[in-house]
Amino acid sequence: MPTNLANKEVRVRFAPSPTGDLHVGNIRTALFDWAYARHTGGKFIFRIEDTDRDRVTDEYIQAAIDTLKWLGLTWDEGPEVGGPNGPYLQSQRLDIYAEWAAKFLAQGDAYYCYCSSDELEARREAQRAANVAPGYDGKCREISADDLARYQTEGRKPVLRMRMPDGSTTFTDAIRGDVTFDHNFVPDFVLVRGDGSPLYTLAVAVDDVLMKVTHVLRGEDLLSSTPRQIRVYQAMGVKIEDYPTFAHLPFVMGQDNAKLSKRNGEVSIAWYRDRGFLPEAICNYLALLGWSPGDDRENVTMQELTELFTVERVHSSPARFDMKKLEAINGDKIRLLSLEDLLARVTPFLIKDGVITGTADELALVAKTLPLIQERIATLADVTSMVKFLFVSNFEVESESAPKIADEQSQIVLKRALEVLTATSAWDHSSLEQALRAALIDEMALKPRIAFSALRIAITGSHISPPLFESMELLGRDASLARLVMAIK
RNA sequence: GGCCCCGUCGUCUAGCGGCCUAGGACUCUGGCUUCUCAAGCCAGCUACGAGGGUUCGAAUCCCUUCGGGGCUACCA
Repeated sequence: MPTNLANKEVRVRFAPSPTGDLHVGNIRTALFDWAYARHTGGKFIFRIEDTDRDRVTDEYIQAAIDTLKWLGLTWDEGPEVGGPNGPYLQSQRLDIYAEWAAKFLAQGDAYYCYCSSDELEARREAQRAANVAPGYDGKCREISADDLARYQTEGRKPVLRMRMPDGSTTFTDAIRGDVTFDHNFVPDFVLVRGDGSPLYTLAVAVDDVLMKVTHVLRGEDLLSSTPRQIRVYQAMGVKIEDYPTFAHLPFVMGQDNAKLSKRNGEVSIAWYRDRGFLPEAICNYLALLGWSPGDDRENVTMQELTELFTVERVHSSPARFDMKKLEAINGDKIRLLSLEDLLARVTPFLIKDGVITGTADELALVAKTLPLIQERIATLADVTSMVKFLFVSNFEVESESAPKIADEQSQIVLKRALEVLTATSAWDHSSLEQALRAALIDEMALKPRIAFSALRIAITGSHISPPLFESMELLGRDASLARLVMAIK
């Protein structure tokens, strides 16, 4: 890392191109950008790369903003908060790019290229056939007056191309070390489309310079575009010591070792939110993909993450996304939540699932069950199946469990339990347990596992539930007895 | 095809020449606990892609090879 950066404020940017919902790969990058900025006390800049307006939509842009907010990755400059280097949507900076493009053209760094897409494609095809690296052949670097006149009468709209000089580009990637690209394999690239709109290659470099970005942490798919970006810095007259430091993050791969896509598992962050994953769990898990604190700890808070995160500890090989581990971490985070916090987070899920409407009475009852289920759920959405039996008006035993209490043995247990409970006035869980153990275990010599299984199904409707006696207490005497009656044939 | 990146248990990782008969976590298997499911605790399975070097000594350095991935657009 260049020493001159030592005293400079670190400025990191996250610059997605929202052509869809942000996915876990994007977010992992955003997280590292954010963590590095916070670790160094620098600035986190959020920029929207929407130069490709055919693919980027306002809805996706808004979704990206909402996702970052939801995750708690707050930015210092960018959409909604503004900043001294705005605007932060590239579509609002078109005049800036046009200015630089004109400058590059005047300086001779860039030139107009009139080759049509078809011609380009045909020539690339020929190159491939001849086993030559396909790429622009430099045809329009020099155009004769005749050709130019012809193109113009044909009404061709030229693109602006950057001239790549002979030689090579070497830069030091903070994660991968020195990387060199021979310019023979970096053809002259397009800066401005035929319609006058800028391309990523132009906008990204101009903005990073103008926004005084010091560190570019991004996905490794952009590694081979770095020499082009550096070429633009040169044309802009940026001094080498002022180039940002590049750090290309390894990929996050799907479960089946293919690149992450909708095909192999859910990738959009919105999907995880709807499934009841905690933002801090997602961040914690994602932080572990390509980075580790160095010691054996894995459960880190956002605060700890910012304290511990360094680029030096990011490594270079791709990581596979593992839903099981995410779930495990999510469960850990849920168990760490205070009851108040857990209640607040769980309520929307219960309302959405139609378990409750949100009245004070309902919430009070949910609050009482939370301690029982906090360690039994891996996601917030799991609460529904755990507490549903307390709220349903037309109770019914789930179909797969119904046969399990229809047998003679179970019916005997249920009848006996009903007798005992009808005679029981105290309706707290320890009294209930005492009475039922005495009758079913001691007197009838049943195994607890057998005896209580039938009761559990009759009371909660499922063979999986919160602890039985606590469940009965919460359900209340009348409803509990009614369910036993209902279960007895 | 060319250029570039990457290669430790099934997965995420620790490891930056001796502390490694390779540690942790998730998963899985078995056990304990137990009213179910979880949680918790204990135990177990399983890895340095391969081949050459360098060195007293290599997972760690070098070379080759194999494998995976990215790029090769008027996408980003």
